[in-house]
Amino acid sequence: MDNLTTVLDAISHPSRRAILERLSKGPSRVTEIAEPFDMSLNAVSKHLKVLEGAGLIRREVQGREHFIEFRGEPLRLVSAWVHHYEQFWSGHLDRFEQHFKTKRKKKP
Amino acid sequence: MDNLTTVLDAISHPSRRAILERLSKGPSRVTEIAEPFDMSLNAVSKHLKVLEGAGLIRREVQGREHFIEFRGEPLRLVSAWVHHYEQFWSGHLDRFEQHFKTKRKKKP
DNA sequence: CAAACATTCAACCCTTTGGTTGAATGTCGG
DNA sequence: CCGACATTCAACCAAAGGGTTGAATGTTTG
Repeated sequence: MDNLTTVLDAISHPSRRAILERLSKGPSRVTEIAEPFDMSLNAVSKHLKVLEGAGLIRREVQGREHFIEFRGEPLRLVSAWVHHYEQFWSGHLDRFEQHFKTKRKKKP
Repeated sequence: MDNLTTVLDAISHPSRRAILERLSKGPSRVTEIAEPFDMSLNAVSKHLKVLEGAGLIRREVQGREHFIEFRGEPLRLVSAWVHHYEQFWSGHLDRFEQHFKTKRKKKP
């Protein structure tokens, strides 16, 4: 699985996005992260592993506690991918009108 | 499933991103879209349905042919979501340094 | 009309995912 | 040392995902 796919996959789950949102406000321990969620600590632990696999969090183990911190860098990939299509929604243009506007090939 | 989730889900699959890339160069019929892929036409048809569900393509039926065209607008949601975290990778900052830089609360 | 074509529908299959519970591991505090 | 705590590991399960094949539907064309 390429990096972009891994990252998109990670952020496509609402709970994981919620976790990231939480972590963007500062690092936190696993139990703290899990607290507001209506699911088991284990489930959260799994989500964290997915996020970690995508490089979106970093883990610092300190004794029995794991401190989790947000890392935004992988989102660059998503940003770049989306940016590539930006022309298709910027302004009032959409669809392939843009195509014909920018890459006009032949006059019909 | 909220819109953002639906869109992220749709673009998280490489084949679907490849389809979008193809369509960004101009509209196309289903069979044409499927041609370069190493999978059945049916599989592609399913992918198209997912993309359609996310609003990323629009379908115009003309007799027995379906003309598919790209629609970028839903990517706005992704762009907005990512943009919200942009501070975390822009410049040399990352992690929660940013947090402390922008939201400093108390001096320790 | 009949045959070829474009596409979807339906059923099936295997793998992945997101969740659970229960046990294991390791660490801290009295 | 022992019990509470923080976290993961392992096994399990139901549902969803991505693919297949075969049939159905509707359209074009000779």
